[in-house]
Parts: sequence; structure tokens; C-alpha cells
Amino acid sequence: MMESTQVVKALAALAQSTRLGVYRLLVAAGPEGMAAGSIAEKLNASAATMSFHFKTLSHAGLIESRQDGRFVYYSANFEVMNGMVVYLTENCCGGDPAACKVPDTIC
Amino acid sequence: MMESTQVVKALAALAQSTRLGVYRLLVAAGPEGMAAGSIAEKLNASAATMSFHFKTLSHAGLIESRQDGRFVYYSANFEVMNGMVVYLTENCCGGDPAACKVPDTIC
DNA sequence: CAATCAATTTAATAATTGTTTAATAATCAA
DNA sequence: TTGATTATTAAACAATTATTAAATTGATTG
Repeated sequence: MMESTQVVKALAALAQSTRLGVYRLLVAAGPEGMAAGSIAEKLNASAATMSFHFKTLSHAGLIESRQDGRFVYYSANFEVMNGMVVYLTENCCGGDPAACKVPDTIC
Repeated sequence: MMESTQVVKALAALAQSTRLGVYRLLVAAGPEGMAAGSIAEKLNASAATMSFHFKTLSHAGLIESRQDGRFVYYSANFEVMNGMVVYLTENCCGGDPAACKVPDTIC
């Protein structure tokens, strides 16, 4: 089970529109990821601002980076988000799924 | 599909340890929910602080309240979190689940 | 090497957030 | 109605966060 502080960190990292945009781009991009500059361009943000956000997402474990020549490619780490969702839904309705009137995605 | 700003709001609401604690208690409590005071006691926080956090969670749509005598019962709204997860994982790996080496909870 | 390109870092500032204390509402019981 | 209980609101302050501009690092090309 993921730790509470790590979950808070991950949630905080995603709770900002530019970073949420970054994360979604990377989820769609898959394992290959995207270059920092392409992401910045797509989201209309300066390189400095983006670096700041990349760092926040990295520290939260939500994304990873790899260098390729002059470019830095970022990609999503799905397991951390998975852990986050598990943490949030743990012990749902006291463990009685029948009590939840919610699509089975969660409970 | 949930709107970006609403997702950011929900993520921000959960990105704080006391509120995350509240939400998890309410997820476990199920539809009946819990009284504000019981939650405060369980999380060792003052009533005023809790009210502030309840408001944040309410505005994000993550919890709901109902009055019962002197007590206010809060309960989790599962659909908003469900929408949040859907939003985060939309178009995962460009729509090619085989490309994701992740447990099927997400992709 | 010098020039260029991609990205990060630093410092400064503005804006937002969390907590505390004190005051206010609303409900109930004697 | 009075007093006690449950919860919210408001004001003040400290701490954190996001953005910008300028400087810096590291890799590539001529």
C-alpha cells in the first residue's frame, strides 16, 4: 500500500492545470513519452515554468525522464497513479460493494 | 466527460492530509456517512479547521452533507472520484492497452 | 573552439492555502 | 427561556506555490 504522504504529493502534483495537462499528454503518449519542448509548445508555457512543473511531477513519482541527445523525454509512471486510486478507494463502503450504487470501476 | 477545472478542484481538495483522511473515512463509511464531530475527533483536528476542509471537499463535489438534528452528516460522492479517474486515464497509451505494461485497473 | 539549441536553476514577486482564535448560528433539553 | 452542544464563519497570520526574467548547464553543429 502506498503511503499517505506520497499520495498527497501525487494528488498535489496533479492539482494544477498545466501539470494535469502534462500528465494527460504523457498518459496518451505511452511509454515512449514526449520531449520537454514539445510538451511546452503544446501547452503554451515557458520552458522555465515547464521545468518547474516537470520537477514537481517527477518528485511525486508520476513521471520519469530520459535524456536523448539535447532532448529530455518525459513519460508517465502508471503504477503511481494506480496506487493512488487504490489508496483512495480502499475499504470502500466498509468492504461491502453491494452497498455502493456506483459503477464498478471504483467499488 | 468531467471538465478540466473540476478535476483540478477535486485533486486539490484531496491533496491535503487532513482532507484525504476525511475522504477515506467517508469512503469506508459508505452512503450513511459520518457526523462532522466524529470525523474531527478521529482526525484530531479542531471543528473550525474541519469546517474549512469540509467546505473545500464540498465545493469540489467530493462530499455531500445532510443535517440531522444538531449533527451534520457528511458522505462521499463516488461519482466525482470516478470521473476524476476516467479523466486521468483517458486515451491511455493512445488507446492501445497492449502497449501499457500496467495492471488492468487503469489502462 | 564558437555558436546554437534544449532544458534547468536561481532569485524575486504575487497569489493561494492552512491554522488559530473569537464570534456567530442553529438545534436541543431542562 | 436559559444553557449546553454542534457546527460554521470571519479575520489575521504564517507558510506554500506559481510565474517571470536572467543566468547557467549540457549537448550538438559548423
